[in-house]
Amino acid sequence: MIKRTKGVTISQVADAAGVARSSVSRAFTRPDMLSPETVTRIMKAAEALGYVPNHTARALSTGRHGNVGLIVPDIANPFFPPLIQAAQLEADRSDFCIFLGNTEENPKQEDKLVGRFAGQVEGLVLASSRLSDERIRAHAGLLPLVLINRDIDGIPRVLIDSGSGVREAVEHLAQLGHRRIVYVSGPSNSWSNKQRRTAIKAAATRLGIVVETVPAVLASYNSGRQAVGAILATGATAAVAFDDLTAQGVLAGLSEKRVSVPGDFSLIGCDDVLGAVTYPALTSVSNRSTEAGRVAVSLLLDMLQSRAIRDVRYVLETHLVVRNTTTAAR
Amino acid sequence: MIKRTKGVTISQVADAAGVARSSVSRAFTRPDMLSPETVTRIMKAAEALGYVPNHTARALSTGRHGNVGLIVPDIANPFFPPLIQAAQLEADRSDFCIFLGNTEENPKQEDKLVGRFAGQVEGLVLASSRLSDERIRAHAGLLPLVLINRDIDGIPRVLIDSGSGVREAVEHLAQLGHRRIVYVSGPSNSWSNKQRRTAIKAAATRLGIVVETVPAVLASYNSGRQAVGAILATGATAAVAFDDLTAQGVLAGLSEKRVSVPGDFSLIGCDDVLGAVTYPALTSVSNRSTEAGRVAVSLLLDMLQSRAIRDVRYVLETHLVVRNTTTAAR
DNA sequence: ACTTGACATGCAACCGGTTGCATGGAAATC
DNA sequence: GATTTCCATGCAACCGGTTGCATGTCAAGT
Repeated sequence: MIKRTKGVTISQVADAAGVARSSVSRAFTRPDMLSPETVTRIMKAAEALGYVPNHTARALSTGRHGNVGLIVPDIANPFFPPLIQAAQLEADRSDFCIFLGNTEENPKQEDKLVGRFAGQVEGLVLASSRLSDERIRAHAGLLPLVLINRDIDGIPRVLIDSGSGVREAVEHLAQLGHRRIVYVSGPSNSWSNKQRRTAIKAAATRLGIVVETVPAVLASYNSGRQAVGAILATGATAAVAFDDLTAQGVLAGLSEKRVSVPGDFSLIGCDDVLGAVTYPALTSVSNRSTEAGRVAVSLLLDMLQSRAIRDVRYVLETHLVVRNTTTAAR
Repeated sequence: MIKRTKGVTISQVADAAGVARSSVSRAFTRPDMLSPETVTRIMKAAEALGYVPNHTARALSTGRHGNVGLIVPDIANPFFPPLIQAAQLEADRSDFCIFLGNTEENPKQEDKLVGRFAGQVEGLVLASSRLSDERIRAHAGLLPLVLINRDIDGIPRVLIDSGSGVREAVEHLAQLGHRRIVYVSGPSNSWSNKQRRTAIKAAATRLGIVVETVPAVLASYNSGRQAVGAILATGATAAVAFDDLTAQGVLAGLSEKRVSVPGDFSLIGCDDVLGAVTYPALTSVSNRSTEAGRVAVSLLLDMLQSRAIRDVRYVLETHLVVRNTTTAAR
């Protein structure tokens, strides 16, 4: 059976070192206020007793617990893990811990999580929030908030501009001689989907090529797979998909129909989450989710330190990553 | 500019309701101790002021902060997100929050995270820990701990037995007439890898079929892809890969060499993390990571409530999920 | 020698709750 | 009507730190 050691308190250390509690506290937080000898004496005593400052007590009196929250709609979506990882790394650099929340795409759950976190974190990062603008504003009134991929005036935000990458994608296809392309769209209520479709249309118009939209119905992979019939029916020679998973579905669907990629058809994904593991390796638009996570946390920590809210709008441009699913039109 | 409301304290509510602080506290934690009228009066006052109990203060005096920690080696590994999600869901059911830690496969980082978490969580779940047995034992002495995929006597643990599924995989191949198969191995220091290789050898011997091991060198996907030459050189007609990513690499490698799957070669993955998005859809061994996450948290919460440590060893069996990458040997 | 100042340390209040015990009044018992 | 019992509530200590202010000491300044 394992016995659990009860915590050593600051008073015990103080007694052992023959000083007041406040001196022990200062030895840990502001050693410059004490004489070097006292500090070493206290440290030695603390060491001997195995003293570790109580995080909760410290948080109570200082109001800073050294935690920030990060809320994402779906951990299982490959877009988020790199973002989470980067956020954690950045927080770590300043000795902050990350509280992670997963909302399952559910605004109710998101609201609940924000409330639950509010008391234990100094600030919050909301990634691709599903909440209404009003709710977000309300929360922002209670604690420092940074948004990722959500554009609300007055609240610091980090936006990934897939438009720039998508534009490059269309230019790339145009250069290869494709005159008729398809956009395989994603969820209609998605901010990113709108952004991407708009960018494609604009670029295509400018370059004088035709673009048709094939809507997605099911979840991304299957949606892409099922869309292949409609895609081929348009007579297009290339497609840009809403995201990599959709693209992967299209790839499978084309393979089933014996349409070779890139020989007979060129395909481009978005978000580059597959890390080139498809065959052939998918040409895609980079996602910058890593930077987004890092920047968001860094912004948040800045706010915490300066106790001020600046109206920051940090935009991350994306680019086309050319691999093996695009080639010249026949 | 957004103004931040400073917290409403229990004293303010007490004043507003004309009662003592203790009564307000009881109204929230043990309303049965108060007369119903008093409770409603207090609640009304609290509501009006927008009072929310201070989590930190409560944690300090009760010693329970309602958080549990979850530490994983790599969020980006698709094995973990479902586990995390399930853990979070289970914690939520008991009004607990999850602290997530990512160690980047680094024992030092893991040690650091455990220490950092220790003060703020009531218990910890370590998934696929990279720490030594001694370190884990040491931590278990300080706070309640549950392990996932790590088998240490005396510490509650949840183990995913991929052996059972791998056995089914070999039986499946034998039934299809394969007499010579390959195991494409994973990281040599991995518990799962050892478990899988052992299970395959045992099953193969029992069924009288030959199994050779082709070692992995690089990270899973590329490793699988590069291993194809060695795999084909053995003259085997089927392979079981350490995990799905490796299998996906093998699939790509085979495709490059114009070996058709399953026509010319049968392939089975492990962990079933790809959700049937490969083409052809990969036959794989289920992973049960969702249950593992759920059970681990549930076990931990039990420990917290009963304040006792039972020597639990919870084993989850896996099974073969047959899809389209396996067929009869030529 | 006397004041002044700097510096090291201690005292005690405070952060915002929880909880064991005391108290007072009403209801129940005799 | 006096005594016991019970229940609702208040008092005050406590959780384990932090921090403004007071105090005492010693060296420098005049």
